[in-house]
Amino acid sequence: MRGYDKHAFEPSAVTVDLAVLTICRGALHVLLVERGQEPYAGRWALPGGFVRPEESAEDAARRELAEETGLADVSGLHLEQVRTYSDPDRDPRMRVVSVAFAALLPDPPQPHGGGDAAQARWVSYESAGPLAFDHDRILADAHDRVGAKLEYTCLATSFCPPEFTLGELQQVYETVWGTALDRPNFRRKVLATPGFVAQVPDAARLTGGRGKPAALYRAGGATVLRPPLLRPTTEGRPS
Amino acid sequence: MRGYDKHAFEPSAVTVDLAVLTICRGALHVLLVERGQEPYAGRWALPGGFVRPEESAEDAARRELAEETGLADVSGLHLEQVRTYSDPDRDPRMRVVSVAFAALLPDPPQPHGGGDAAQARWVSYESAGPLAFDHDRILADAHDRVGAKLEYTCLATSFCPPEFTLGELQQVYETVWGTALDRPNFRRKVLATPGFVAQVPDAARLTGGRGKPAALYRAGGATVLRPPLLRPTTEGRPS
DNA sequence: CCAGTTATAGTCGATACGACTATTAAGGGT
DNA sequence: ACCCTTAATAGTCGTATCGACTATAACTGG
Repeated sequence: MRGYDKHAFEPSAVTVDLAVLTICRGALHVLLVERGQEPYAGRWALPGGFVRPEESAEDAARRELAEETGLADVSGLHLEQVRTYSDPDRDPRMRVVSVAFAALLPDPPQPHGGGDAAQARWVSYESAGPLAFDHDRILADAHDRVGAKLEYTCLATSFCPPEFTLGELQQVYETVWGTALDRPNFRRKVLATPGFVAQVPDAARLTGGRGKPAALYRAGGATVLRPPLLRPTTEGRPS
Repeated sequence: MRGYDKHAFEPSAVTVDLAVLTICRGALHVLLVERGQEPYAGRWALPGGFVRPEESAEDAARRELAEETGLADVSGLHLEQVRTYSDPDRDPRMRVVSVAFAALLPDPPQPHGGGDAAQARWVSYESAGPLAFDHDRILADAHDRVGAKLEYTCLATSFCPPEFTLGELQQVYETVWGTALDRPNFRRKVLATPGFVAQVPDAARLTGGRGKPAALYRAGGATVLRPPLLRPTTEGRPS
């Protein structure tokens, strides 16, 4: 911050990259765009774009999110700043510093074309093959971060529509973590945490599934999960 | 990432800001530098500087850390990327995007002058008054991040010298969290976590304190703390 | 009406954790 | 030397939580 007058500096391009995550038929999906130009022409990449002079990185991320998903209102969606990638060689053309965000969507909108000409598609997380630039790493970091925050925050409700069943909430955990959870224990833990969820007064979803109708819940006011909801011990250490 | 040819972009200055934290006589301290020029002349600020064309933000942070602390070898120190601050108005002079890092030091070196002319000083975290720019927020975010990572990682050993007692380790937790911990329980938890610490074969520190000499430990190989070591429930939700 | 399916209720043992008490091994002062 | 203080270490006990599991309820589709 010091030394503006003493040291020359090389201005950089600043971009945002988005890992837009959603749960589609029981599998974690990420929104990708196909690159039309070199470098990495034909390869898939995370959506993103330049930060404009009058906006913050968060502003830019929300704008890009709206453009890419075609959603009219993205103001309620959760945007999580993951980290910033600044390797000098991460873009072969020029110096590009990129602030990465993870966005969580309740239900996947149309695989929208987006503001630009390139096509956009939902791809399952596992089959999100080698991406352009360092986007494999960014996507992995975003996934790690979201998985970790599920443990000790109420973030999971961001993947759910305004009203949801505990089964849907559990599926968020199972899908992101890639592990099965015991249903009664999950239920007990969620309900025992004050402010995690609040039951919708009346209504229970009836027609949809073919089992006993489940009660509907809304997100409660709490943001942190204390004590946390730890994923089953798989001996591996995350990140 | 798309549209290099279509959209103009305004290049930004990219800097790093460092929250260099250490524990000094039982209190958390942060390294600050006094600004000599406008804006915020005479105010204290976090050390930092521009990211050079050939280095990443991590490289720049480590270089600045060495310059400001005067330490010869900063390669073993823990550097934690906190987040990136990109509000267009955060620097009145120009557009500056700053990547913030937290650095953890075992023992505070001399309040070194640093590479630049401005003076540097260790200031206790509480009395780190209103800082320049958005550095109050950056410092608070760094503190939050470190406090949170103490809960579920073995990060605390980064505040300790290569060999330390469990009392010193406990003081790290107490100082960063600002809460007292029960000593036997802390000890039990740390020793029960495989790989958190490893006892030094012989030697017990004798001369120093005026109690029973404590056994010496080194950092173990583990990086995560499962299950986590939660801070006492104070009913308030962090961050 | 029966089989399959899903939600919900409840039990039981192992473990982790908070709050304590007790013992051990030093140093300082008189 | 002796006792008091200080700090490290050992151990106890009750409670809360968690994983694993069984049981029941409510619906759908043949």
